Amino acid sequence: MSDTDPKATRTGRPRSTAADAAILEATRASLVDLGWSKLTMSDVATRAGVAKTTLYRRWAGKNELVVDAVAVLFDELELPDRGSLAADVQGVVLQFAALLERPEARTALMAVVAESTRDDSLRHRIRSAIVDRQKRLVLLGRERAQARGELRYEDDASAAARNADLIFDVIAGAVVHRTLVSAEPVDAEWASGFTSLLLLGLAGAQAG
Amino acid sequence: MSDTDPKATRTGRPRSTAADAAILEATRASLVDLGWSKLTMSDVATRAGVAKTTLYRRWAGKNELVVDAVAVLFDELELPDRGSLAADVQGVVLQFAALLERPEARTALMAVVAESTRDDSLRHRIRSAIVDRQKRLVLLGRERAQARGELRYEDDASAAARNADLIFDVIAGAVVHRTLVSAEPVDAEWASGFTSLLLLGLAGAQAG
DNA sequence: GCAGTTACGCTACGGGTCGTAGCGTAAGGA
DNA sequence: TCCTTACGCTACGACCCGTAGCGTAACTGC
Repeated sequence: MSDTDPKATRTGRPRSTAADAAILEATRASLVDLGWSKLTMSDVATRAGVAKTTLYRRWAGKNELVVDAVAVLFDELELPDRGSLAADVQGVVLQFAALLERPEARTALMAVVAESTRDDSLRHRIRSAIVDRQKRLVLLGRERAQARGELRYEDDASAAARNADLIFDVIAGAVVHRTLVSAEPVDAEWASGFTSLLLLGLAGAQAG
Repeated sequence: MSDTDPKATRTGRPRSTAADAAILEATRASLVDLGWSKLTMSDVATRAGVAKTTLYRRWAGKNELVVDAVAVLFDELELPDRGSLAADVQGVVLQFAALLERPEARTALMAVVAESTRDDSLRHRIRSAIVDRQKRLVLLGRERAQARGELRYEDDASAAARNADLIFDVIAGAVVHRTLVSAEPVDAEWASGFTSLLLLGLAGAQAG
């Protein structure tokens, strides 16, 4: 979560875990109220009841702080087994969409991605803190579909990985683009249309 | 381009169109060198050889300026007829991807979209300046496919519009996500895999 | 207990950007 | 020539950044 992880027991006063929680909570609150561009470190410190220097002792700057603050939202993602691949895909889509309805996520996600185009370490942080958490759901859905016999197990491991990457980019990309660029709601109707398009494509790929 | 358009002839000294061009050019150069977050109005003004006040006379702020500066890149988008829907889709994908290779576009696009989540007027500006220019290609590709008989003409106009919106979000979203979030290249191989997935989905929708 | 070590709150600071006001000058139109 | 608008320039208060320095708080090992 923070930059340094206190492996084993260290000497000296330990870092306040309560401060960690308060800071991340304050960051989300500030994102809701002010949005990414007007969020300042001073404001977060004030909201958290913490000195500004304490923030800089744990995070290099606004980018890293916001990534960690938003990352916990992606821990809530779950994918109950709905019995079919179609229902599971629709579930994933609606989960992503629900997350993007939250103003903290809306304003922060694209902003940190934009920053990451010029900052490799930030990009890796986003990947492990956010993207991988999303991707879990896609991989889980595939496993279930294979167990059900809806998708076949692939022989070539690297080809399977490429395929999963493709499907993940299609699902996540479409939902994000619909929500943030087109600024149209991802409701049940859209999710249904998207799901059938994707599944027909996958079915065709299985056949061909 | 600027905020006010001089409809009809106005009295007084006209705005320098050379300054317009110099400012937008300087903005793109600054995006390349500094990136979105470190780009400042003062820097752009200096690069353009223009007073800072001149920028504020034409654009409300950094957001609007960058949108206009990047928008012209999307005018270069073209879609030569490659003879089949599959080839045309692949063409669109590679066009989008090539645009996102440019550092000005990479750093600016996601940033202004992030800003637009809290600024409706900015969102509309992005739509008309950027998104609609992309969407043209998708609509053009559909028309050609219909003329070739690869896709059937749809009766319900609103359903057709929803469908085009869906396909646009899928294509643009997938390419953007692949490029900026997954940070993997959109090469011919990926484009080919994506295209076949999409087309199989469309083919299935035509049949079902 | 006592020293050693690390975290915290607080204050203060130089450096930078923002967006605007005010002024004199330049470039067109009636 | 008068009127109107645009331009360059300077200066300004407000704000945020990221860091340094200090005294104090909390926890560990002896």
